Amino acid sequence: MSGEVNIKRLAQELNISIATVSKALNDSYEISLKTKTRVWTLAKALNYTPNPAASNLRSNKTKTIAVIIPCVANNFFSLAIKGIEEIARQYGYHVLIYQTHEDTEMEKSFTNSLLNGRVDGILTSVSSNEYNDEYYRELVKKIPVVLFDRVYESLDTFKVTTDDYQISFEATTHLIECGCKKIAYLYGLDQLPAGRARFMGYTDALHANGLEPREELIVKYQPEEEVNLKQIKQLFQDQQPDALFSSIEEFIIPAYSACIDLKLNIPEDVKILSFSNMSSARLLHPSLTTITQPAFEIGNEAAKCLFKILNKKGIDDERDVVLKSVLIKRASTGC
Amino acid sequence: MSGEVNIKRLAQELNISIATVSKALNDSYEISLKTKTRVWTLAKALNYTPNPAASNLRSNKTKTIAVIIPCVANNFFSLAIKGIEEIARQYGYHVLIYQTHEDTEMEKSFTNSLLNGRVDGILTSVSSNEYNDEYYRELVKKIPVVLFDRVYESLDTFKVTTDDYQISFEATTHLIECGCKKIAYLYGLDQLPAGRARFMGYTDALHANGLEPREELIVKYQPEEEVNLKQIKQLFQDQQPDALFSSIEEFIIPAYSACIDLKLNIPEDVKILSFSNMSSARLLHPSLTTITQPAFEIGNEAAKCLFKILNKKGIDDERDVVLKSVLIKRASTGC
DNA sequence: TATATTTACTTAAACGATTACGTAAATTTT
DNA sequence: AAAATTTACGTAATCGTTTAAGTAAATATA
Repeated sequence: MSGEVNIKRLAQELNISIATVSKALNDSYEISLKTKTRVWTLAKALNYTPNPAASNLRSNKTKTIAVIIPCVANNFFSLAIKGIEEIARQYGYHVLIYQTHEDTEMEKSFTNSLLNGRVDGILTSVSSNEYNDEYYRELVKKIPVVLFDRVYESLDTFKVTTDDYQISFEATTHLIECGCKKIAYLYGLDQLPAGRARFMGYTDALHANGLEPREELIVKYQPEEEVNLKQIKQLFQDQQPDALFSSIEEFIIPAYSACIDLKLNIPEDVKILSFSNMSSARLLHPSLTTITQPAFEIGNEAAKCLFKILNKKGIDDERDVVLKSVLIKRASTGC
Repeated sequence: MSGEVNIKRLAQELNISIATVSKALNDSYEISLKTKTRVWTLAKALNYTPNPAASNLRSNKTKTIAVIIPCVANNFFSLAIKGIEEIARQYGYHVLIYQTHEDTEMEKSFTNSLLNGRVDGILTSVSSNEYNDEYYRELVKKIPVVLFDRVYESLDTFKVTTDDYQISFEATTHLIECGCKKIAYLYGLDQLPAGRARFMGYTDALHANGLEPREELIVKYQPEEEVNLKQIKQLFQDQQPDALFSSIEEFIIPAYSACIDLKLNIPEDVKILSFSNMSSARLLHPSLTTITQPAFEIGNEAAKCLFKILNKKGIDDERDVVLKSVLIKRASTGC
């Protein structure tokens, strides 16, 4: 085989023009079936695939989307990516991955670098360490964007979320029904609507049951791992809560570790419940009651929404997609 | 701002030629510092970024690599991706993700679709359900490829693996030292060198200690989840092994579940040990002894190797990079 | 002072596809 | 049978870069 195979080569071998080859490959009505067949056959024989750079340049379509997330090494996000990738594959799209490590500057830098036509659209779950919706308000004007799970409200685009408030309310109620009166809250994503909704579900459920939320029972997530363990231990020593409601998976290991270190029995001394997509939750000791978000389906839905925009189909559909999480009751809440 | 900002626009506004702008942006020696500064300043002011399709087309460089793996929703692979992404970011590269779902046909289809200049190189961990090294032998001739963890041997390219044989030998020896005489093997990746090496480490350690490997003590992994649980239960009923050596993480949940269902105590009745990158291993009941591969570092190293090829630096370095796994002894092996 | 070299640009041809526009032949319409 | 239309192609411009080749002016060399 001499040289790369491109439409010029196909045209030469078939003794027809480049334009005809291009149109034949794109199944244009201008080309006769006979010619199309000749082109298709040779293209297959020579294993021709169009040069993406050339088509992108000319057509302004990349068949590529970007996924911008805090971190892939996370049960929720890796499942979401799986869901996204599945849909992208169905539409013949390629998927670029960017990790922000919860840094909004990174976020901006990535999205800015994608505005020059590298991708047709962006799927993102925003970073938690700074409120940043101004930036997104401008971004959605420049490129199709779908936000999932960690979203900013009142943005003019599709958003896929879960029923954070309701499920938190339900979970808190479950703890109360199990007899808990002093439920500590392990607070994550406090800069984001998702985190706030979870917290509101918790406080409203307390109120609805005649309990008062208390500042001293709240532990905020710190990025340094050891700190969370220390905080939780301190919480136990100072307040002796009878339950921990963890709003993010990252608190599970420090929470269990604290109980082990302080020789607290779960669920007798303290009940534990957490948002989580950890597959081993039921094998923990004791098995962990979880709020499990449909991470894969969230990815699926978010990708579908993006393709609605890209294919200009269903743009008038409801743009706030809300999926249901499930409360899976296990031994750690013991009732 | 009228219209998109490209080098033509910059050239017009500065009253210089397109070529000068291009060269200035690329910091060419042909351009005076004065002109460069003018160009850089305006480029920054107008938020110019080069059109990737155009540069790709002309320069045949995409600044993009592909990662082809069985599945992202997996502790090992998501950590590896994290490691890869980190290095790619340092080099200013973009990362495309493709999931094969262990299907070699998918693998071929993805790699074939990447041979037309969409990416500069490929990082991959091959699928387990079919032996397929012929294909890779041809592939590595066409595009820079680095294989990690699940590799084929004797391929003419960089490979990043772990000390599967040695660590399996060590782990098996640990079980024997804990008094086990009837160690069952939960066999994964049996089509691949990594899986075979793990198995060999196991059998050789048995032999070294005067024990015979037995066919009846081997359970092969099945993609359908329930089947593995059934198989392991059957194994317990038929053979009463005193230990399970699991060569892949996917066996952990069925193994623990089987013990729960059959009311077997770990580690008294049976000791369990598994390859795993599960962060909650130490919170299982009882905490799980693991062989933990340095997944993040594998991703790191693999990416570095790819950039050695792409930047033509260090191509003469050792092309078989072998990293060390660690055996973390916990309660499930109880000694 | 004449010649050679260096500096700092410009012109124009690529890269490989898509597509507006032109056109000869075949077919249909009047 | 002449005119109009349709079919099936070809020509050439274009997308936004990069880069080989050309060039005038400035500087260095002989």
